[in-house]
Amino acid sequence: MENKKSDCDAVNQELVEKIKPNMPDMNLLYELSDFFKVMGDSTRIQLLWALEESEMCVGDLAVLLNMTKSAVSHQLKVLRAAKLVRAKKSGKNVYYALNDHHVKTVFDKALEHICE
Amino acid sequence: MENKKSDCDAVNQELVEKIKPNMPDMNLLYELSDFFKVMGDSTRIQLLWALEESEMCVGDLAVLLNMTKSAVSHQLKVLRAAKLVRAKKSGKNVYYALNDHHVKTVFDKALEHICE
DNA sequence: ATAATAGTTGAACAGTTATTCATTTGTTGT
DNA sequence: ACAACAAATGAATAACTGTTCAACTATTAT
Repeated sequence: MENKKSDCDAVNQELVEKIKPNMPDMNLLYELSDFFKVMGDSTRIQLLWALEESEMCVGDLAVLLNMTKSAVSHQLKVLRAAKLVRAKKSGKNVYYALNDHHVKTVFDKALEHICE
Repeated sequence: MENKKSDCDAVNQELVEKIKPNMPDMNLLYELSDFFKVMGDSTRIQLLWALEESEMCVGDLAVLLNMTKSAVSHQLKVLRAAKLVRAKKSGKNVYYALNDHHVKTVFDKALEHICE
């Protein structure tokens, strides 16, 4: 039996019971919200947008976004953990590229909400 | 002249200068990241998912998600501020409904990334 | 070898955020 | 008018997050 945290009874118990089994697995919801958490930062959005134009090394991204290399590197690490970008070392430089063609379509759909 | 925060020079100056004018307005990027910030919480994702099934009052949402009415109400306020849901008072109850048909498509595109 | 450069990393700090708790508002039924 | 209930709210707390700073690794050039 699951422990009750709710502090009230259902008004429309029948509806609640009907919907309950349709709710997706909690793990999927966590994955979804984690994905959006990664997108929910303007620096990371900038990085993704820039990398949509062209793959680039950390220093160039730092100049483009007017940030320190360190700050950029930290955020690229987050994007890498989310498998949204991939890194490729070339000499002293590390080139980052988009790893997921779905990002652009997610942007587009989000913009439809914003620009309505 | 914009103040420089970056702590290095561009490796590929030409590329940076080519991409710079293609970067979208900062205000748009903030709107985008704010939108994703709202989606980046598992409670709010649950609420949106539930409301996709049916409009519901606060108490029923609390029972369905096993949370307190207060916690649900706080998060609904965030969703309302983001214009993702709308509220309709009916007697003692307040019924919430999705306000944006784009949410589902954003979910779907995000799931394509997650489930690849 | 040494110096210079590109990038990464960890700790620290300030700012933000989600839930809890107690209180308040508004509505219905008696 | 009063009790009961639904929902909203504000303050408080704990947990989390992004940037900075300093230190470190790895690669290249002299």
